[in-house]
Amino acid sequence: MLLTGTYRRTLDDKLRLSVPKQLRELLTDCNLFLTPGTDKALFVYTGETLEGIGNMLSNLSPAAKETRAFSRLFYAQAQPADMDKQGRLRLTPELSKLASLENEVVIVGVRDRLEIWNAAGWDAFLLESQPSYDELAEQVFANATSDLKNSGTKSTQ
Amino acid sequence: MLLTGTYRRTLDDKLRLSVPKQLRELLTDCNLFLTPGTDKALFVYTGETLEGIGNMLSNLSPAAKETRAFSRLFYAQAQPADMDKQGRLRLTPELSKLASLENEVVIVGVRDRLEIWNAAGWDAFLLESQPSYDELAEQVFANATSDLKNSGTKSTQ
DNA sequence: GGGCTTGTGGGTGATTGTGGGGCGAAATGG
DNA sequence: CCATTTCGCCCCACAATCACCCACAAGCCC
Repeated sequence: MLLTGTYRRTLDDKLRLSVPKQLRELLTDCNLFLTPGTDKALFVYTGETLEGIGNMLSNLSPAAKETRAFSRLFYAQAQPADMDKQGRLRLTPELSKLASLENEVVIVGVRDRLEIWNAAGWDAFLLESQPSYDELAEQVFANATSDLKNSGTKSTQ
Repeated sequence: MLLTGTYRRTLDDKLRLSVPKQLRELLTDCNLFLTPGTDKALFVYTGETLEGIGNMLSNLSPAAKETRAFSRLFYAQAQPADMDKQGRLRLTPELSKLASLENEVVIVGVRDRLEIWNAAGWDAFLLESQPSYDELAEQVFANATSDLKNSGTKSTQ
């Protein structure tokens, strides 16, 4: 399952968000979870991926106070999110507030998760980050060569 | 079984607390235990998880005075908590007092347990902890990509 | 351009949370 | 051992929320 693409959507006043057909088909039979993410976006993970993160969290100095607080925050704010029969997710007021989601929203596929952005926020991010794309790409692909040697099958994309 | 989410509830004057449907369904056929938790919250564990904690406790320098004292406190204050036919837990006055539970209450899913918070206390925790969420998240999610590759099959929790 | 597919919005019935009353069981005191 | 009281569980009723359904609009492909 590889999630990609950018989709502009509207969030109606019932806080429903329709997932694009292309993504919807990739996510059938996955139980999904909405979580706060980074950069004021919301993330949508599959249960499977979320468990991976959970395992990683519990390996990560589990005694530390901050880790406990973070675990609590992370799980507490992760809402199970099933799609309705028309393929729409329902957001909670808390989460939509966290990400400043109003009417215009962007759904982005990022490998194993979806990200939900305030449309203006996404545009700003693009404007800000696009110029540095080339140098970022150079760094990433420079490292990639060594990685690719190790992990035989890798589909570029 | 992955417990997540935040649910605001009211605790009626009979000290009954209705477990949200979504969580209730995950907890059918688990015998539950109410225990005092950390940060002035109550925890709800399944019997299974509680046994795990018991095992951990007994592996943990069982002779140490603090361990014994803690075990005693922990087990003494843990009580079986069955849901009634409408899916409500009944709290004891002692436990509700421990967690300063009045009318407004928050139920939080944290991986393998539920936490029951005084609503105001939870809001305070959020306000206090939310700011550190972003930096922790960055660390976690930065590591996540590489770790997730390796942890393909991850067992059991 | 026409028909089909997909996104958007709103109304409504069903489900779930909330509170209270009553009955039966257990506990306590005589 | 019996009577009285207390406590817990079940049931019912109301209120609020949610999810399904339908209808329309907008692309897209043929």
